[in-house]
Amino acid sequence: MVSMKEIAAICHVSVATVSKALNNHTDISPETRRIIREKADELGYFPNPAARALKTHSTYNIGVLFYDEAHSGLTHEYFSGVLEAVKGTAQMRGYDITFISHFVGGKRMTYAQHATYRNLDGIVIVCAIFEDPEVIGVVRSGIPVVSIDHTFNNCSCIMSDNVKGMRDLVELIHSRGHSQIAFLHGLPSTVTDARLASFYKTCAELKIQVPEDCILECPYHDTERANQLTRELMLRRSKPTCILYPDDITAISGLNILRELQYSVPRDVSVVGYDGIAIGQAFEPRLTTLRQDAETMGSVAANKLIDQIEHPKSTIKEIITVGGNVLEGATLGVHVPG
Amino acid sequence: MVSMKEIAAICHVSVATVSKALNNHTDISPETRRIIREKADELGYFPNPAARALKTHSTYNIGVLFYDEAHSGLTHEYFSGVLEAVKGTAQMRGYDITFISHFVGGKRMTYAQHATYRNLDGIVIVCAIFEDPEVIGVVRSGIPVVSIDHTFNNCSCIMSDNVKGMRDLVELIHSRGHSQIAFLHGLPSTVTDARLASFYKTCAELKIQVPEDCILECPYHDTERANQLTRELMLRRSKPTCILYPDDITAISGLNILRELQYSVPRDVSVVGYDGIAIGQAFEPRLTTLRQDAETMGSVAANKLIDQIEHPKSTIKEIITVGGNVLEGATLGVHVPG
DNA sequence: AGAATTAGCGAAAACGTTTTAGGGGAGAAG
DNA sequence: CTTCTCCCCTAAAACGTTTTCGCTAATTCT
Repeated sequence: MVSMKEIAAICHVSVATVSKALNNHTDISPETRRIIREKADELGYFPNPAARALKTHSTYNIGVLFYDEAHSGLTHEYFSGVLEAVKGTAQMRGYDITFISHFVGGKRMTYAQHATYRNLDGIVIVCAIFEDPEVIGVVRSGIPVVSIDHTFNNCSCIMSDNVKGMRDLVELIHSRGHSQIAFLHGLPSTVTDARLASFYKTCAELKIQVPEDCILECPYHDTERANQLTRELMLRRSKPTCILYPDDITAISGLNILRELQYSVPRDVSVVGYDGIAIGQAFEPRLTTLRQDAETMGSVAANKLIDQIEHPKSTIKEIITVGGNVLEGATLGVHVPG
Repeated sequence: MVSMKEIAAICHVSVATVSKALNNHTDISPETRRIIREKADELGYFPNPAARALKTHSTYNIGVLFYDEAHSGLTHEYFSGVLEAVKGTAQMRGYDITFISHFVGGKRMTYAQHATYRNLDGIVIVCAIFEDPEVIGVVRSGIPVVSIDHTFNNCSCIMSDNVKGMRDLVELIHSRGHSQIAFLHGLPSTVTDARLASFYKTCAELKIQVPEDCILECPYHDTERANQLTRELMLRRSKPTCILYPDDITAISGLNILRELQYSVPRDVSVVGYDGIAIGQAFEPRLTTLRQDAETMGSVAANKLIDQIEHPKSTIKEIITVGGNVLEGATLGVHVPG
């Protein structure tokens, strides 16, 4: 690896001058700056990140907090889509990404310790247990943080627009003649709460009756529970004409259970999901769902974080909502009353 | 952050002594070593990785090469399962992981340059274009490398046992009475070639006729192509009684197309996938498939790599195959000839 | 012309570690 | 008593940057 010392020798200047030339300091003449930069490019010089980190505590490394207890985070298509976009955008801007964990050198440490240990320039919280004291610790650590789908105090947040998403879905369902909607929602969280509130509000606006026993809790991706609830719903005297699942995975599972039970989808009952994962659109009938724009979310998050790292003063902390699109497939049919 | 200097001051020894005590050098008396270690633990000392990297060029950081042109790598359940396991195992052993890319500081560099730039201790090639000169460059760079599902010269490799996997599937299919099997295989690669060879070999052993026009190429995860081929197959005079897809995604897609075409699965035709992704097992009828053990693969890969990093002499380079399990679901039925 | 300012550059310290070479002291051998 | 070993430890250099301070020479001002 070529170092500043070699460049300095070749250009007959001191190491200090090379450093300043490459870092755009003002006390270097344009001429020497040009010469030094040309030589540096020619030799393929890159600053040694270890040496730089030692002096400046900046590493061009951003941490990603990406944890879920089931260790299925990476296989969750929405989150991994976000991660992929964070990764791509960060790399384009010259940052590498590192996963934050609890261990280093065989010893347990907190997330915040890990982040300072590695001198991470900033952190994107993609998926985590937001109430975990350790996660809170990260937010309080002073390292710039951007979070996805959860608002923390005093840091920017990229939110999928769950309010609009749910409204769009309900409006679509309503426009297809449905008034008996069952809503299976995930466990309480920022996301679930927003969707739930939006569901109630939109139904109220559209004058859709919402019996309490049609609002059921079903953890995200819990196909067992979704199947069970689906069976229960279809055993009732007054069956729903449309079932809204917490996500596409449970929706696909529900769809297949309904067929198993000899119901025709969408003739007998309509099925709607949430997320817009690929497999849901890959076969017929395509799933009606709301596609969350994971790419935009991840990319906006990375850009926001890096702005904050590079211009801490002039970057305002804000909540940015990213909208999704309704994908209408044949699992949602027209309901003819009576 | 507490440094060696502070520990040295407290223990009334020199910084060099602290370093040697913590690194198990022999020229430190057991007594002083004990004292120093106790103090270090008490103060929560961790060596500064930047300073250490500057001197030793080792970072306790391993790189992951994880690229695919469609930027869907992270959303590929098998690969992301492997990645998750690599990440978990590496972290347990004190290593962080970093994605290797083409960019740093806005400039393009090769994978190998990136890896040396960041002083990565080793690299796991999880998913990449193995013929890419840049990837070859990584293997040749001298940095320890372990690859998944592709054998490179002079480096360890973790292979999913595609030969056994395919044999198990074909034997199962045969035992259910099928003799007209259509095999949709992926684009040529180490993996595809192994499966294809195993398919032919097993069919020969079981005396299953394999007409050439029943062996069709269908890129992995290409549901469009899978659907098209499925339609074509079912228009033939002599239809297959079982279709073997390149992966679960295309299998699920094919399954639904078949239903769309009013075929009953498995009564009219059986469907078999490969991979064992979660969604395939989450609804009825469950997909018959071969579950690849992504967790074991990733974890073995990480352990092998770290062994190689820490004991370069005594770690032998080898090809380790990891077997999978047949998952038999109701998409494979018994075929009654005639 | 002399004084004051400024532009351009370099010397050296510092970041926190590892490692080499060597030194002091105690005990053993002569 | 001197010399040789050996044990335990330290001083100092080195890794590759960044940054502070100061210096020289050139330019501007009085």
